[in-house]
Amino acid sequence: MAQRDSRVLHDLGVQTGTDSTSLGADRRPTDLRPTNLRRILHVDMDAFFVSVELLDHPELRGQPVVVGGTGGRGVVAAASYEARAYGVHSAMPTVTARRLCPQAVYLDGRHARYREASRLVMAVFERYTPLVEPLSLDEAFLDVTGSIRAFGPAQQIAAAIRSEVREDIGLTCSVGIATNKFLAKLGSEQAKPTPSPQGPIFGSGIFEVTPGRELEFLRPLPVQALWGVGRATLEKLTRLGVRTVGQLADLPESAVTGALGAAVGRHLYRLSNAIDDRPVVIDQQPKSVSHEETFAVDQPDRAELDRELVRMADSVGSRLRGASLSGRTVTLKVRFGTFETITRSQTSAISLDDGLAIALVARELLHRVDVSVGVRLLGVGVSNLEEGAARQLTLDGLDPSDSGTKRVTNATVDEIRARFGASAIGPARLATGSRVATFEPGEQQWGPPEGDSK
DNA sequence: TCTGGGGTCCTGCTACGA
DNA sequence: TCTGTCGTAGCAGGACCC
Repeated sequence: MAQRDSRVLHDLGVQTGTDSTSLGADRRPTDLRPTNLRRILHVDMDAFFVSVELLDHPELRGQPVVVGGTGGRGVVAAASYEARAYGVHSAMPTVTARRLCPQAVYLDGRHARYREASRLVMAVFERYTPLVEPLSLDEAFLDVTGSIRAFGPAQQIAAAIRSEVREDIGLTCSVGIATNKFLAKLGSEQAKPTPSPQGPIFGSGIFEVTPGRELEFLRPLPVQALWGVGRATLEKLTRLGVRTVGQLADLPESAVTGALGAAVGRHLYRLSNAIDDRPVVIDQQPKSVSHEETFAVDQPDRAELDRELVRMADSVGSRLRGASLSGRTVTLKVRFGTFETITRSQTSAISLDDGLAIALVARELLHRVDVSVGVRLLGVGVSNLEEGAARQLTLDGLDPSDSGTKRVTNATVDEIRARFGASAIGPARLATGSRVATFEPGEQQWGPPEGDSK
């Protein structure tokens, strides 16, 4: 319903992205409307992981295809529009997906391949503006305000990007256009193809939230359309009698912050009034780096958990060094068989980027946890990041005078991995037979693999 | 339904120093 | 020396996103 209403609004007249001022007739007395005239695009790839797989496996076109964890504890990362017609969607447990759509082809994800495709797509975006903010592998915000003089109105830029992505890479995408990021993102959702058993039914692929008509577009939408309204927040809002964005916008801000807390309440109140002045930010530095894995079978054995911890810490250290980062806070994450999840963290005076040093801290944290009930998931993360390599290593078990040697060793390990793959070398304590029991980046992304009894 | 992995941000609590 | 207050940092958990 909301979608149909907004499409009608869209048909009322698309205004091209010029610098005209058009905030007119329905400006509210409180004047909470955005007054800037930025032209922001949100570009969202259609069923990205599946579409990349279809590039490499054209024989699967037209079939329901699901990418994700294929094991008993895996989840769906992406589903083709043919599979979506059966109710399959991302984040759904794979066992549920198999029940809904047993005839689908189920594929393990290949994260490295998707990263490569993503790099090509982002390169297309950068032909039109340097202001590209990737949100994930398959979507990005583009600020094209300054590109209009060179490339024409925002709609024209959106159409050109869609066309180039399709012709150069073979993928399709949907584009939302608006005066801010939040509305552009809602716009791209409106532009998405419709699932059907015969495949995606494509529309124009571009949807503009017309400047000056943001509130008309926004107010009828269900409140969960707002960025930041998930299950818990939706429950609180439902208790307040709020079902639509308009109903939320009509509440006093104090009532919203009272119910949801200061930060979340203010954020949602502003969004419900179409206010979002966040800029498009390029080159965002990560704030944490982590690695976590769910075991195919709950693991109660502390020695085995220690080994897994070393492997994961090694991965985190390697990624930190690859990004020229190091961090002071090590966080251990443990999910028990009961699904209860705890975290334990420790902040040290020095920054770490070495897998073994990270593992030592994580292991100390793990030894304070009772694992006898069985561990379903184990994770290691490093936060409090700073640029540059760790200055020194002074943890128990490591000789601080030897930090220079350690750095050289890490550099050598990183170089070998860059040339021969992540599994070519790893901590000696993980060696099993002729191959080190580690993993390629991106493997095991959506749950333990089929038949893994680890 | 039976729940992955990698993130960010917020909140509440506690400890600690000024 | 004790008590109260304030700001800050650390920690743990939760919610949310893709």
